[in-house]
Amino acid sequence: MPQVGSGSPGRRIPEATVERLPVYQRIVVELLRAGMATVSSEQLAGLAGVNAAMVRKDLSLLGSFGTRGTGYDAAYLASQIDRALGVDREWPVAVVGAGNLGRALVNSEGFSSRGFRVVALYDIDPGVIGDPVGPVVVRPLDDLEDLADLDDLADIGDVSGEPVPAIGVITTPSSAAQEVADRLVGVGVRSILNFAPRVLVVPPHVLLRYVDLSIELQVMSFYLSQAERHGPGSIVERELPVLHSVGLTPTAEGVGDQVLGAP
Amino acid sequence: MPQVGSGSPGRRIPEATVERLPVYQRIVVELLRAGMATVSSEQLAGLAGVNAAMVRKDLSLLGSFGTRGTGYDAAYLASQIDRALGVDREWPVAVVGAGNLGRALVNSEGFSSRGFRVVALYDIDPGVIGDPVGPVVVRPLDDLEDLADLDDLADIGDVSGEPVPAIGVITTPSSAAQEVADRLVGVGVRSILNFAPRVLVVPPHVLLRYVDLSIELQVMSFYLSQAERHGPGSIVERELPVLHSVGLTPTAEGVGDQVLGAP
DNA sequence: CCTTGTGAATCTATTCACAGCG
DNA sequence: CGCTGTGAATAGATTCACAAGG
Repeated sequence: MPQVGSGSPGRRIPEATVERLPVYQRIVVELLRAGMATVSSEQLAGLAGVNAAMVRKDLSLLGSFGTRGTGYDAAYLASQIDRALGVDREWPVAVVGAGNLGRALVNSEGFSSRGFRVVALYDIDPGVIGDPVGPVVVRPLDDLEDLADLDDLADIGDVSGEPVPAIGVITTPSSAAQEVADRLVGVGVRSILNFAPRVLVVPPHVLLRYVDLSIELQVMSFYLSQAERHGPGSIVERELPVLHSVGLTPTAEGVGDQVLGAP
Repeated sequence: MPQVGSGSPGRRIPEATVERLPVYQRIVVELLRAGMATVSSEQLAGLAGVNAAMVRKDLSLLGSFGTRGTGYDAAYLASQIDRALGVDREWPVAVVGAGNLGRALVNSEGFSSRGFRVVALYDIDPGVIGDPVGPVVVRPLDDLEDLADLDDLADIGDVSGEPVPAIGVITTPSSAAQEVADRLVGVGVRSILNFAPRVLVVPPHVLLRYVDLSIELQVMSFYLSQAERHGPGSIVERELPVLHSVGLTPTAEGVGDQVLGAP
């Protein structure tokens, strides 16, 4: 049973907290931009849509750096959250699939501002190879195996002696997703974020997470239907959920077998 | 305290279950395509990365339509999940922002195949107005107020007497997000899905959900750092989380005040 | 014999409430 | 005083384990 807290205090950080940290971070940055030097748990809670006690509990897991009677120093808080999340450094990211979604991600402020540096973008379509997209140029998928030799990779302060980007992002059509995943694993990528609507199989040492952009919409659909069933006007008000998922992650065991296999 | 179950049985469906339903749905559809007529909770659980008992509990909330000794009829299961989610009909959706993300969503199979029909796509950039994107053409943002008069809207079997799309999706730069939200609310849109990295304020009767594509990556960063801290090789294996969030939803109260306001 | 459906047990997350510190 | 940090209390979600059905 591994799993220990993140930074100074040896506390274990629960998954639920990990998922709220980016939310707090974003709010703190907005508040900083608005000129505030300190934030109270009350403020953060209001903006994040959660209970103030939860904010305090979450933040206390990163260490005790609030000031009683005042709140948290916004700038310091932001840096501590980043440290806990491990985004106080640059993570090189390779994106496969230069369609609209891939391009959107490569260009997204969220990626670049949070320490995710896209070092390569691949596509199989000769028509887009060579296109400049944000900081990179679309490479032919066949070059994927050269991921380790990337120039750009050297620019990053050699992150942690990584020979290849730690993170691969798949934004291909679902038909190509498994092959791409296999090849990413083959070159040594340690974690994969899959946007293709397809269940993938990877070795157990590879961290695999899924994002399905339509799940949020489906959850919305549920609550809209709900509201209708209770008659117009009875919109579910603040009975509504606050944090929500968009993904699924299968365990390693026999996933492919089940999809493809006879008994 | 409203909130009742979704379909036949009067049971209340917990948020956690609602978020897993789209996951099951997707898997069932994949299995159907692979030619399977029935699914067991065990199979479903393996592919979704959750416990089989949880699958059964989740599905039992939609009614008891499994067959003991056999499993669930895949096609029927899919239809029941859709009904529970309220996607057994078409939801008209308006997307604002025809950048890469907006285009990706409009074209996404996930949207169209799950009953979300994009009836309008708006942008402010004259350079892209008129571009065909999937089933629609980019309209000038100034036409947003005409949302109610849309031809396409009439095509849909008048969903539920809705005068305007029930769902608005914001994929603009964050600087424009609040104004767009205000205008969507102004024309009567009842729920908004915001991809812009900005906290928004809407009246309490409007359902607002957020998606931040970088949150998943940040959660990954956390677990990668974790793994490193425990030394290479000690990758956190199946201690890893399975379902995860990408959003935040603030409560209505004084959100704007807090961001902008003096005490 | 296999798999569902579900009460009871467990585990996890959230909220309360207050002592303690700046 | 006001606000953090946190034990204790509560609520909620997950897993166990098994009775019952096809």
